[in-house]
Amino acid sequence: MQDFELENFLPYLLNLAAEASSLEFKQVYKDRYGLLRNDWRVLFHLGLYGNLTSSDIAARAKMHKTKISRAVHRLAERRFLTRTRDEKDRRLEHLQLTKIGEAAYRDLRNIAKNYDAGLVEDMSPKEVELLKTLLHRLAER
Amino acid sequence: MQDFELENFLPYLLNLAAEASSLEFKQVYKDRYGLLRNDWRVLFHLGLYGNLTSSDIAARAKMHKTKISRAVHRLAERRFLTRTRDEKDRRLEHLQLTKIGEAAYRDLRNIAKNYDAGLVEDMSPKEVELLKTLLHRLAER
DNA sequence: ACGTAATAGTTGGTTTTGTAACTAACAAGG
DNA sequence: CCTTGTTAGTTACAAAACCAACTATTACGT
Repeated sequence: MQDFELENFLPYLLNLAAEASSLEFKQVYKDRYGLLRNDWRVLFHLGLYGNLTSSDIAARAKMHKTKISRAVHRLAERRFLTRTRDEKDRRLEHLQLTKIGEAAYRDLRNIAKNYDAGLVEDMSPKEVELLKTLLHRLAER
Repeated sequence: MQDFELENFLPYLLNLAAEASSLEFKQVYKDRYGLLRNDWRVLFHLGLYGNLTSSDIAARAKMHKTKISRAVHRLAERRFLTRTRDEKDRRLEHLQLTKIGEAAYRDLRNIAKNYDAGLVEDMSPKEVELLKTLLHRLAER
């Protein structure tokens, strides 16, 4: 019964891999733009999908609304996005990237693409595909 | 140049998978034993490898020493481990699980094993092996 | 030996996160 | 309309993580 290997315990291994593979990218968005993890996630959602509300982002990104509230606050402070109330339903707030936010997003997106390519450069296309499929399945629970 | 998919950005996807796959296990060690993530990691290292010092754990687990210091403190408070000074080098402290700690470890280890099996139950052995190999490679950077 | 550097582990102060309670606005049934 | 319930988003307080400085002890070069 002593045949348990911590390094092969999936939640543990996934955490190690996630942390290690996020490190370098984190340095970029943190050092270059002063962003936190939740900030760049919100930034990317707006960059990718355009005008959204906080709830839209919460649904898409599966992030808790308080995280989004704070990320939006920080991004607005830095003039990365604008907030405009919906006229019909005044609870809603439409978020949109400013020029500055757009520029940051595009810069980070390009870096992310290259970074991602580097992470899988020693894997075959088949391996990468399977890896992502399995990770998606695990993320879906 | 707009061909970037957030859901396939590896650091992001890995984080989602890691978080999702850790959730249920977290409930167990948290609710049943009042442990934090770092606590169970230290507990498992001691359970698996026996008598270790904080530095040993730091090296093996790649955890920062302050995290370990606090995890050890919490585990000692709950009487899950004992600390004994090394006679030769009085900076060192040898950590060892108590009966209580051992019991908690064995219980959690069994749960972890079953939980892990559940995570990969719809994958083929080949897939699981490749997944873990690739994750190890990513974690090694 | 003796001064300097290195190592083991802890502590303090600041950020971040997590959780729950809160405000404001709309919806729906009577 | 009015009460009750929902939804959008914020705020407050406690728990946890982060980073840097700290104490105590040992190692090392001269």
